[in-house]
Amino acid sequence: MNARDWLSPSVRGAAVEKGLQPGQTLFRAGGKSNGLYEIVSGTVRLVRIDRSGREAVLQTASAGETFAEASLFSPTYHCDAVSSTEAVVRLYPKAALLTDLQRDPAIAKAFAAMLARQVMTLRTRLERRNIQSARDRVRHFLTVNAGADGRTVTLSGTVKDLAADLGLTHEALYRTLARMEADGEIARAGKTIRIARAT
Amino acid sequence: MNARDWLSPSVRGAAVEKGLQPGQTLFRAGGKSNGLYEIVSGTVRLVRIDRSGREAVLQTASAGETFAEASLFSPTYHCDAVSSTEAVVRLYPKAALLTDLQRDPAIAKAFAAMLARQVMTLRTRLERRNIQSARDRVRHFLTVNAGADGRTVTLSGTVKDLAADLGLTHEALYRTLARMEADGEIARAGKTIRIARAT
DNA sequence: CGAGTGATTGACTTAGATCAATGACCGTGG
DNA sequence: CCACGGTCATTGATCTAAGTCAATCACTCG
Repeated sequence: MNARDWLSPSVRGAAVEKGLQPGQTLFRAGGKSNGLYEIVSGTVRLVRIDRSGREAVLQTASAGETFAEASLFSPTYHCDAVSSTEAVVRLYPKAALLTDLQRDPAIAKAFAAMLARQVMTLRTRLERRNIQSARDRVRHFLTVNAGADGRTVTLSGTVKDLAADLGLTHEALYRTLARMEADGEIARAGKTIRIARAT
Repeated sequence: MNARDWLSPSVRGAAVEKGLQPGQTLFRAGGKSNGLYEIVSGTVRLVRIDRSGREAVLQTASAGETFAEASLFSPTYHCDAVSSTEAVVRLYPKAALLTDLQRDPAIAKAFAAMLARQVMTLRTRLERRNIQSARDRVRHFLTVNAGADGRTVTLSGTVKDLAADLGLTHEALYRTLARMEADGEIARAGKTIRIARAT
């Protein structure tokens, strides 16, 4: 998932960083696409504006994430990118990236593998959103993300972050976790959750 | 999105079709991965089973969709595939596919482009699920999927299908559409929706 | 013609969103 | 070293939009 893992050194070398003010536009739909972006810090949203001026958010990207992958294969952007916060982004120039993909099948393969993995996780997350009950969503999250022992999950972020990921308010998640713990279904210790009893 | 569009003729020629009974297992986690599957008809679900036997659905794939893309880059499967209905799947053998990707950068590029596009649409769909209100979800869907004129959307499937896509019950969607039409926000004619007035 | 499915609307219930408040922690500047 | 502002964690009370159950009508297909 991390851009550093699959990019070739030459492309990494060609990267350009850019600072953004809140509300600043990084690129606009129709503009010539420059390459792939990675967020160093802050948040950027990709939006499509309808003729009435209302914006529909296509994605919200945060530190560590990449966006505009598809623009690599298209001459122009298909949406606007606007910084939501003060932010720093890193641009991996399109030409260098494409050259690499053409030249080295191993890099192309790594790139495709990264995308395939993303597709997989995204589909799983989407599937999870189809689950109505908060408790079942948590269960889904736990069984999908359980470690090797199949029983423990260690949260990478805060509980609030998890709530956002699950598509719940943090209050709803706190309550759900509390109830699951009270019922003996899980046990919590800091950032790790142990699945105690399977329902 | 359609497998036929980017696969090389040689791989397409090497494809093997297989029929499945409802409940039949196509592959299991840990098994050697054979390649990429495309669904010809029916529905297949990818599931992960926890040690208590409960299954968590990672994906549900229907006719026309592909699955197990990521397994191309992994020696084994990471989940089980079980047919939900009577189904027919087409297997594009891994070896042939990988050979092609290695040999022809254009194919590798097309493959990566397809995946990048999928990542994009998936992220957009996920973003839509973050919207609470049914009406706003519909609005998001409409503005994102509006045709060239930015005002009309033609549904590819039934309204029920759209409801599933939006993560709503069909009843909720019918009501929302009815109210939006009553308010003059949209106009409907069969499978096409015209955005009449922007809110 | 009857079975099956989509489209649509009504009535009722509920889980989760909202609004609100509190305590624990943490870094920071004086 | 400590007070202060900020964020996370947590719980209570309330409200409402969407889910659930149910019924009807239109259509299509064999």
